[in-house]
Amino acid sequence: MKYTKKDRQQLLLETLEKNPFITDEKLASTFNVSVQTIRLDRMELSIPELRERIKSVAAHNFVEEVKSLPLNEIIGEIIDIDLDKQAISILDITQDHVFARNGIARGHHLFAQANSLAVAVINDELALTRKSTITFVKPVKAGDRIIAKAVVLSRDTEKNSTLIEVTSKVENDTVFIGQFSMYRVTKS
Amino acid sequence: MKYTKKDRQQLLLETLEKNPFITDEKLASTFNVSVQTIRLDRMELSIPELRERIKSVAAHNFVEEVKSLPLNEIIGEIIDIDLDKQAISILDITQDHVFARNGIARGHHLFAQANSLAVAVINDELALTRKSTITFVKPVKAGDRIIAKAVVLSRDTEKNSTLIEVTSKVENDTVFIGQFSMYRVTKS
DNA sequence: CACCATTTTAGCACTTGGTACTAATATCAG
DNA sequence: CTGATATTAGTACCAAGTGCTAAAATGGTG
Repeated sequence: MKYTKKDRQQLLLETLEKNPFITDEKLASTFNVSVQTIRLDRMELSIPELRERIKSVAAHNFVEEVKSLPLNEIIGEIIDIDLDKQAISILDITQDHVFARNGIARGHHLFAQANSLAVAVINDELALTRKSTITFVKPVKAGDRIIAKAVVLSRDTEKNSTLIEVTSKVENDTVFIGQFSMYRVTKS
Repeated sequence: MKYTKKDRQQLLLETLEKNPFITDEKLASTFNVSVQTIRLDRMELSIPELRERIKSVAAHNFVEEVKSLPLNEIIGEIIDIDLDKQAISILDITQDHVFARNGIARGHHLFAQANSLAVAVINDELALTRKSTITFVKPVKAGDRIIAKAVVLSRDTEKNSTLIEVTSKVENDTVFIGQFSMYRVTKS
């Protein structure tokens, strides 16, 4: 049974969305039309040819890969830092950060931003988290911009330990509070 | 100036490693040799042609993308779960998880695994982390396999609160302990 | 039913970025 | 100088297209 032009084109879009690695020939046989029809459809929908589709997937993710390495080091973007005193970072919450079920950001992203910031504010070669106490004050949703502020509370030189408090806010509402006890190997 | 065969092939590998999107023709002109030489080189080094290279990047990243959505939901692989009682998950630490400087895993990955597990063990629609206390007992390195075990300690039905302790080990050495106070909307 | 528009199919020349293969040159080392 | 290694050239062919022309099928409307 053949679809109408409209239905077929809709299906074509969905099919290629799911799997861009299909030749016109295979598409033609799955929709029971000629290759030329598929090509007309692609033109009307301005869908590029197989090779271009593959290339764009590859290029897109190649960029992502490059981008994810620096991101791996610090979660969130640091906008202000005064070493050993305080630091501020921003993290924009997207659909990727939230639970599908309820749209609320997963806790570990807030933790990651705060922990990254706690590490960054320490002016040292080596900084590791020793202990932390975390409170998730209020749920964060996709679209929210979290501003995290880390403040160095105290420093115990003998124990190589630094106490940092990170407070994260969304539009002046506190959403997260964390105390981090950081270990450091001080050279200074 | 022309390179020796060996040098050229080495450079070829590095060049394509950095950017797989180059045709033989461009390679030939950048190395000042003929296209045929490039093709011989590719054969000797068993480097596939441009389109295959692109395809493999695309395929790889397409899979990653698909994989990262479920992964986004749970960090680590759950290998055993007894709802509202206990659960176990595994996370293999790779180079991507560690600080470049010292090779030690960033704390938020351990937190993410533990927190994911705490969420998963709760047999409910909605589970959010309210508070947590975290201790990083011992540094974890690339290549380590973290086995996290979550145990439900207590449950306060009136407060919609559940207390969970997660202990993560690498080869029987405890590396991480976390207490999570979880919020839940119980229907049962 | 006839007619016209839309849709679908067919066919051919041409393009890119190759493979596979053969054959002719360079280049260099002993 | 000679033989081996390296490089270049050239041809036929392939996949997955584009671009174009033209024919056939289908559909709705008066």
